[in-house]
Amino acid sequence: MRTTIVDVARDAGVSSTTVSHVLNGTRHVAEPTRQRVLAAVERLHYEVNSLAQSLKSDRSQTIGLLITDISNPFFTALVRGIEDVANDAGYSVMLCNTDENPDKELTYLRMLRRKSVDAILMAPTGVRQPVVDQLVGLGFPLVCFDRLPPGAACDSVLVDNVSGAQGAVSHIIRHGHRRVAVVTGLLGVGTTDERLEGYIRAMAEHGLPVDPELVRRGNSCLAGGYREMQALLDLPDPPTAVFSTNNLMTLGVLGALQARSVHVPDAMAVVGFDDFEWAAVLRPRLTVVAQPTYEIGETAARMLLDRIEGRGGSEPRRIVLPTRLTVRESCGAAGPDHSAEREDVFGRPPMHVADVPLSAR
Amino acid sequence: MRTTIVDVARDAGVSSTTVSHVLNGTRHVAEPTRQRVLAAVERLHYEVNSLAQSLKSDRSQTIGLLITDISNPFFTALVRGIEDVANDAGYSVMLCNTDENPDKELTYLRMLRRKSVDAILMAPTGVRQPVVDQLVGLGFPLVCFDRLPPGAACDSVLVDNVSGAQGAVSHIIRHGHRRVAVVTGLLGVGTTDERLEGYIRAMAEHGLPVDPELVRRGNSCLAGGYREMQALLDLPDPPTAVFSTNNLMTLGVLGALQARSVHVPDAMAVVGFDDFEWAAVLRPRLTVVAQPTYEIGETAARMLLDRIEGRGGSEPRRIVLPTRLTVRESCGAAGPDHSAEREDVFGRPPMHVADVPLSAR
DNA sequence: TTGTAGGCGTTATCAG
DNA sequence: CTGATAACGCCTACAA
Repeated sequence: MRTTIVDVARDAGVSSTTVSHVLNGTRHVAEPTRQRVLAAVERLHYEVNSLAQSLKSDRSQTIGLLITDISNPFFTALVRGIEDVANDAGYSVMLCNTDENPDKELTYLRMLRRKSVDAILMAPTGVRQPVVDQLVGLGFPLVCFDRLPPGAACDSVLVDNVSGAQGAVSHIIRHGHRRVAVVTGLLGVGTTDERLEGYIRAMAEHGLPVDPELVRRGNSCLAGGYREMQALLDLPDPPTAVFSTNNLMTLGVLGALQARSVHVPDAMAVVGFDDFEWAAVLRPRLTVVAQPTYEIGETAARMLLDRIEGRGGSEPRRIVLPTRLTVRESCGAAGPDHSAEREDVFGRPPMHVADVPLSAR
Repeated sequence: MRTTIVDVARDAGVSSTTVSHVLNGTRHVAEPTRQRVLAAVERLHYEVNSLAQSLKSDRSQTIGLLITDISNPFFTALVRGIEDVANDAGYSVMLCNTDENPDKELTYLRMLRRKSVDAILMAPTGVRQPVVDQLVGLGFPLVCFDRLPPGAACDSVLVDNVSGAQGAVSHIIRHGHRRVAVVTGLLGVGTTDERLEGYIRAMAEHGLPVDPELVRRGNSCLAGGYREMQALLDLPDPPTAVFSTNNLMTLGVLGALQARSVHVPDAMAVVGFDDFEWAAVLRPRLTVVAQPTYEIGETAARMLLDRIEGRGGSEPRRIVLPTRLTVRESCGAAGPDHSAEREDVFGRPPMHVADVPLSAR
């Protein structure tokens, strides 16, 4: 059925060894022979079989990539960064969407092992996967981004969620708000806890109490943000400002406010976590804690390539990238709109990289 | 390094044949032997090597998927439909993002062939790829969605772009607009031409002239929509309504209108192509030609599975799914908001499926 | 009920 | 300068 190197060899009147060497430039071949081989390759539309190559060489030139939500622009931006770096280095990427589902995650991890990917890049769900521990223990190249997996001491690229969230909430408070609500993401996910921690610290920093009624679980999805904002509005003493800890929930929050005709920012100030390209067309324009999404992907992919090539030492490495508060009118602040002055969200900022050994979480 | 079936066999004190049969349930094995094998598998964390399996069986249980823009929610929704169907049938999906770049497209097509994917699902760029013609000619399972590739007579799942666009523009005209602009996508892409054709037909249908100044090329991206809307506003005699032929451009259009403080829909009516989850939080709410994104993915994946299993005959198959005009306030119309009454964009509509043989484009 | 051996398509080693 | 051959890990006739 499929044309193999033997077919090409026969067609060119040489051995398969010679064809292989011509194709890989791995030893000198007389020019006329070379030409005959290339002609045969052309004529037969020959394409090497990576499966056989990989079986022989034990390297598939493929990276497995696990994300938790392909509809989230945060992840798609990040995927671009990863793909760009990986492709440049000659690797293909196998993208898998876990949908925050640990079962799917496990299934995919197994599948990737079976397919002999050379390395894995993942945004883990909140559930501990023994496979991950095991892979890390074996020294298999594996880098986590966005979140740390519970328990595994692995390489990672993260952002400083605590101080990002703390800065955002402080900003809200400095604008005179005292009843500040927070809509958090999925339970058990590191980013959720850290952003909530930032909220708590900011409240404490300004001597404000944390009212449990103002702390809502939005499950990281649009519907969750919508639902929890509704609930907040139904409180006897509703908040005057809300901090939403991921972009989909922020959209839900805005939707609920609009459905109830609550004016932003006059009747409710809103600050979200995660910026995205389309934030510019929302009215009022959203104040957000922006993450360097593309750079997270780039950085994680580079770290992974280092590991594949055996660089980076035996200690787990961690890189923490900074977030950036992008103030727009949705928080009542409405200073000058800096974002309009830049080509992209991050311009060319000096990247602050903290490189510290990983301790248990 | 890696544990193989032979390691397991040795550990269990049997032959590799027996291990293989136990794992695949392909012949009866005495219970005690079976248990010893399974114990060994467990102990050694054995996982079969798909590469070797595929090399032997000539089937990789993997589908290659090419999309043109991973940041476009239209495609990500579609990917979910594809993945759900493919995974259920035991296939993994290898997702590749061509970024509308024919070179990348070709590179990925080659890569997928080398990796021996069993089938390919693609949204082609506007450039003819001889590889595609060749694959189709060989009977290789390949289904295109969203667009047809120039020249290749292949299976496809599409929507009725012409009548969708025509309906949208007619809707605009019926609301009294006579100067209606259109912002179109990338040149050479089928969807662009068809949606433009729908615009032209609607104008003709109502006896309106097509002013070339009102026909703008927005290149299918946010920035393009922004730029062209600006240009339209700068005309001596600007339009009173605009039809944007893809979702990212629509966002750009809205951004430009807001930047210039042009009120929608009073000063400018807007209708877009493609609905998306977040349209609900935009103010004013967007009137759009909605596509059944998830179903497109499902349908395409099913068609592909049919092909893999040799079903479907030798004729190219084409399925055309209907679009649906979702009227919201951005077109001045503001009838009752139907979308709020439904769980999802498409509820459970009777799917209209036209199944006609493909003729040359 | 279990085992032996050959071959899938490549490449590396060794030989000429 | 070129070729024969073994081996990667698995499956499956065929054999016992």
